[in-house]
Amino acid sequence: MTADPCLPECGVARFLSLLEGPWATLIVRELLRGPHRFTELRDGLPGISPHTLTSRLRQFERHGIVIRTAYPEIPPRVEYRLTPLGEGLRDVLDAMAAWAVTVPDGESTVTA
Amino acid sequence: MTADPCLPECGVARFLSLLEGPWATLIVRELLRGPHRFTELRDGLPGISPHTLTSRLRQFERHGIVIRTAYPEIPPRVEYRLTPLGEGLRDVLDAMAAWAVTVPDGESTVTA
DNA sequence: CGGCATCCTACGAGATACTG
DNA sequence: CAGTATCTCGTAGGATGCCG
Repeated sequence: MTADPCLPECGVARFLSLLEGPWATLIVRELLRGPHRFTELRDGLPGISPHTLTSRLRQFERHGIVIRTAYPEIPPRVEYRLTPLGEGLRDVLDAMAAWAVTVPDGESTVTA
Repeated sequence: MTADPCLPECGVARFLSLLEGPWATLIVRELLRGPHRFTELRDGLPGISPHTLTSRLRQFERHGIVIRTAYPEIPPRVEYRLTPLGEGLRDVLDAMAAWAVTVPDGESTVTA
């Protein structure tokens, strides 16, 4: 990729530049179910490392897709919530899921 | 990622496992405009290397998203065309583009 | 609990060169 | 024209450990 500093003109490319890695979209999927705490997100995403989760979450914050709210309590509690912009991703995720059901099973990895 | 051998249950995850890298989706975008030859695809995707293009195209073939047709002519001509399954991705790409227009400009990279 | 710092790996991708 | 082969690189992501 050319690593364009500004957002690309093409809408698809713009989407891609904001939801880079494979985990990014999955995190949004979890957040679409409502606000989540850090550990709740980690539980809902088997295999993700806290490093990756933090990294994606911070990027989403910068892009205005999620809002991070820290409650100064003991024990500390932090809540991640989608912004209206982030909520708009629901249509995209729905489209992905709708398409996925049309994919025949077992044709990935060796068809053998 | 856990690198599950089978397609994930979650539709979103299934989509993600088939359209891995950032170029993958962009290639589909080009193909949605109709059948393309190798060089046409390369021209429409500034910055992509033949290696990457071939790699993604081959994967799409394996997953039944595109059909590769080689015409035994001189000079050789190869055409890549979306299968009905691949055509179904149009809704997803449309959703991405529709969402992207709601993203405010200039908030990516340093807000400064 | 909710991170952050550091180190390391895996893989998509770029560059270059060569072939049917 | 349409690739293939090799090598290197960038970056998402994993592992581990520590801190407020």
